Amino acid sequence: MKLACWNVNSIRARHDRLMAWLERTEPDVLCLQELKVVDESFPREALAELGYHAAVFGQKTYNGVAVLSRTEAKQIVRGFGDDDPQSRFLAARIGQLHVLCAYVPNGQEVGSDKWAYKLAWMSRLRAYLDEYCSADDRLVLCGDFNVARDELDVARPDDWADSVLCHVDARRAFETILDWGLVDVFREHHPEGKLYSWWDYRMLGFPKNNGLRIDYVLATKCLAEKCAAAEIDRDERKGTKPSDHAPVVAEFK
DNA sequence: ATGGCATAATTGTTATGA
Repeated sequence: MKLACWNVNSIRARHDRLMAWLERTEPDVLCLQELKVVDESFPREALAELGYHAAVFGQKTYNGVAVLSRTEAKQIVRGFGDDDPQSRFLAARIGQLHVLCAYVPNGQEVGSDKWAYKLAWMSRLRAYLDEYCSADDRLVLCGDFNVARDELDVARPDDWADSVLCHVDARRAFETILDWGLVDVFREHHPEGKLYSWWDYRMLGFPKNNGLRIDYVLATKCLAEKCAAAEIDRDERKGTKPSDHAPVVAEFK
C-alpha cells in the first residue's frame, strides 16, 4: 500500500503536474494540502478518470485539504468541529486505515496573532487525536506541519533559528503530537537527515538545496512497523511550474 | 530592514505563504 502527502500550492495551478504524478506514482492514498479552491471547482472528474475518489474540504483562495483514494473514503470529517473558518483538516476511514490530513498554519511571525493561532491549532490537533483516535489503530496523520523537527531537517539552521518553522514552541507542539503515539516514518528510514520537502521559490532555494523538511507522514507504531520505504520525491520540485513542496511517499507492507 | 517568487482575487494591487 502506497501512501503519499503533498502540498500542491493550488490544485488548479498544479493540475497537469498532479495528474502526471498520479499516473507515474500510482499511490493508493494521497493527502493534499493548499488546494486554494472551493469544493465546486475541485477537479473531481479528472481524478475519477484516473481511478481516484476524493474527500474534499476546500476554501476560496487559501488553504483547502483533500484525501484521494483508490477505494472510497468513509466517515469523512471536515475540520475539528469548532468555529475555525479555515479548511485545514480532514479525516476519513479508507478500508482498515484511519487517515488524517492536516495543513498546519504557518504562523507568519513569532509573537503575531497568526503565531498564536498556529500553536492553538496544533494543540487542537493533539486534542482531536486524544478524543477521536486510537493509537492501536492503523492510523496515519500526514500533511504540511510547517515545523522542521530539528537541525537535521534544515539545510541552514542559522538562517532559520527562532523562525516560525523552527521555534522551540512550534517544535514542542509537534513533539506533543508525536508523543500521542506516532512515528515519523521518513526519519526512521533516513536517520542521517539533511533531506528536505520544501524549498523557497526565491533566491535559488532549490538549485542551492536550501530546504527544510516540514511535510511528514506520521504513523501509529503498529503501522509504522510495516513501513518498508519512505521517500521524498524531490524530482517533482524540478522543471516547469512546480509546487514549492515535494511529495512524501511511504510504502506499507 | 527589505526583497527575492508564486498564487488568487482582479486588471493594479494586495494578502499570504515559508
